[in-house]
Amino acid sequence: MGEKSVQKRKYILETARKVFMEKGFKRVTMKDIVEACDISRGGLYLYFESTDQIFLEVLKLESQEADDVFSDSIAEDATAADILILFLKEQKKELLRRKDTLTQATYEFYFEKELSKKDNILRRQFDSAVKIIEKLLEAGVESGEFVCDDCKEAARNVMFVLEGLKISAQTIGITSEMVDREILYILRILGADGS
Amino acid sequence: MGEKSVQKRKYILETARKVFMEKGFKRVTMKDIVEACDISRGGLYLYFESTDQIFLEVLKLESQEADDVFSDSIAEDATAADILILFLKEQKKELLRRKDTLTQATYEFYFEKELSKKDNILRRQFDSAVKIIEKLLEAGVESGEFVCDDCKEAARNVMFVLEGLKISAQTIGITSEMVDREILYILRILGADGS
Amino acid sequence: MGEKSVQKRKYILETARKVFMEKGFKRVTMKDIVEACDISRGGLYLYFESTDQIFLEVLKLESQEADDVFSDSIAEDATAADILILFLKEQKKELLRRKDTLTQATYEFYFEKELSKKDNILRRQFDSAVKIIEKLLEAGVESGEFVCDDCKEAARNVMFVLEGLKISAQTIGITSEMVDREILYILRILGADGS
Amino acid sequence: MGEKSVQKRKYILETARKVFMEKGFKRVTMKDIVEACDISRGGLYLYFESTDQIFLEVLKLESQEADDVFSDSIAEDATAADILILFLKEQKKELLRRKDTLTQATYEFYFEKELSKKDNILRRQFDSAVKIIEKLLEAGVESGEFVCDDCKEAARNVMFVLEGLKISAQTIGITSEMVDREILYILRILGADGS
DNA sequence: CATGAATGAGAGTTCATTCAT
DNA sequence: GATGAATGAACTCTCATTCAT
Repeated sequence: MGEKSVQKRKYILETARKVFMEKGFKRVTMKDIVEACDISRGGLYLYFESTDQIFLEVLKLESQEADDVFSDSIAEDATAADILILFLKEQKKELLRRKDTLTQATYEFYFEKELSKKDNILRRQFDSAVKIIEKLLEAGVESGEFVCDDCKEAARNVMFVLEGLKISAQTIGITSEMVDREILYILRILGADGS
Repeated sequence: MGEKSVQKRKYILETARKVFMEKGFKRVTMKDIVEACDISRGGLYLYFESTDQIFLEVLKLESQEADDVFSDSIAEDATAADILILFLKEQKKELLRRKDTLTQATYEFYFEKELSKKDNILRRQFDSAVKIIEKLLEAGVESGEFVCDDCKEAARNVMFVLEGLKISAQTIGITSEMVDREILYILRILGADGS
Repeated sequence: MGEKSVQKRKYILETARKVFMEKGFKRVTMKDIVEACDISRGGLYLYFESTDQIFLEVLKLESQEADDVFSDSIAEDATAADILILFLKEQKKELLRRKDTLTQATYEFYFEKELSKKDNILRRQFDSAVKIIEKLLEAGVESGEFVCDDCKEAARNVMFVLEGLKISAQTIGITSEMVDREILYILRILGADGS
Repeated sequence: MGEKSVQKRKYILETARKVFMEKGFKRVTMKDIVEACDISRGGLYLYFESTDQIFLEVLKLESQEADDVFSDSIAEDATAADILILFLKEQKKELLRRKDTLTQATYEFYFEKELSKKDNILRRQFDSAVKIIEKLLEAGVESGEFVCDDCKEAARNVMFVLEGLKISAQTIGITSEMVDREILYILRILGADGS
């Protein structure tokens, strides 16, 4: 595949991403993507063979960029609590964006895949997030910012709360205040007051 | 609609329920339900006009029964902690059933509805669950079983953790041990040890 | 068929007549009639076996009543010109009612029947109208009100103009003034000034 | 849409035209047209989205061709009376073809459209025909071939008679002689003898 | 007589996917 | 590589008609 094809591939993925954000996963058809990209029906098939494949690649790009963004925005002299709070604030922002997010599409996508295929991305993201939070908590414990018996367990709990908020944002609706309350609750448990 | 059709209505809903459990919401067509029920195409339309309507009614039945089951299984002399633990165990059982559950279908269903229409069932269930847990915690605080500053907040947190577990069970997969760990974590925070 | 059945038959025909006036012929289904009559599906089939049959019977009733109405409204001392003008005015009224008329339904009905079956009603009505107008013209000639070489031919022409107006009212739309102009034109040709 | 599809579009319209001539408008389904054209179900939808649209386009083609045919067949040295008679003969030919005509379909089509949308084609055709006849009559008056007080009114009357004949041909049936009689009557009124 | 549940044929419509150009 | 016309399967929905009660 030449230079040109790589570019077109990327263009398609970026356009498809917007479509998935708008309509979720299931409702998106090859036709939708073809139309959004303004390319020919057959043309799309030269690059991808199904919405499944396209979505997976979109997700891959997404997770790469997510890592970058996160590490970029950490100040040099940030404390563990600072970083955790920053992370939670980021999550909150994403939660509340609701429709401008791949969240829904991602859930829909993994709903219909067998678990065997699931550990690919979503699970890896979850696990790596747990690990990062765990390190953060341990660092915080050392510096006296946090208190926790079992930091791994606490980290997992944080992630489940976030997952709970995320899905709730898509299904029952959630306000900024509700997220704030949860964040404060988490921080209080960890012995930090979130100020 | 006479006696007979009430029965058939119920039969259709029960059969459709199984279909939704198997395939989620989006992938289910009227044709699927027709075939599962072994009735005629037009016959189904005599009772329901869309998968939306059918699903909503399935959900209604479901939530009624859920209430019944829960209140049935509470022992006369149960303490607050007993009841909470029972509740969490129930949730765990449901979580781990994964595919034999309406969870996925419910999420899919509410994904495509506007939030305005969402407070109907899912939100109501969430809120009422929060209230019940809150009462439980307050009772537990009084009896010395639990400790919590703000029981309402703690109750909400419990629900979000459960939601997080529920969605994770559908997407990244979850083991019995993972659920147990979360339950223990919750109980520890509440000052109970879950033994 | 007992007393009761005759009454119900009539009720169905009267109700169906309204339906045909509203929707024409082709768009009317047995279901429409069943619903308009508020009777059971099977019930309708006890009396009629198709919309065709129902419409034909509606038409029969209609043509009987039409005759009655016309002869009723003729004054004792009316001249030929008076009667012709009265007739044309009646036709005008009906033309302009447009949707509240069986005209459209009748056309639609006869469109799909073979000509062999057509001389039943519509043709008979046309012919008898021609004859009546012919007699009228002949009487008018005798009394010096009208002038015509061939009264039969003139009568036919009047009827075709009326048919032309009738169909135009249904298709391209027609105003009261347009009808008036045609009526005046006809009367002028017949040597009457329509005053 | 390239060169090729223009051809196919035309092919579909021509085939559909035959179908409409045979079955009228209402009874024609997309399936009928698909089968007549021997193309795939989806294929038709590539070009047209409804029988309504197809019919309207058939009608457009038809009216274009009608204009051509008429102007083609006028001799260089034809008098006003010659042309009018030619026009009436053309109309007669079409009248008597009855089933091989779009007349019925056209009526059916406009029956179910609102008047607002009707002035599109049918009304325009009517009006322009009136104008042409009017010019013809005025030319004929000047050359001494015709006599008429109000040529516009006379032209309108001619058109309504023709409409009357047209609809009668479809509903009660009409013979060649009947049309001839009406043509002669019209010409006599206009002071020409139609020889 | 009357009911209305049930059937199944058939119309409309949309898309994934292929393939000649 | 790229196009977009074409196909056909799959779905939704509506009714005429029947038939057990």
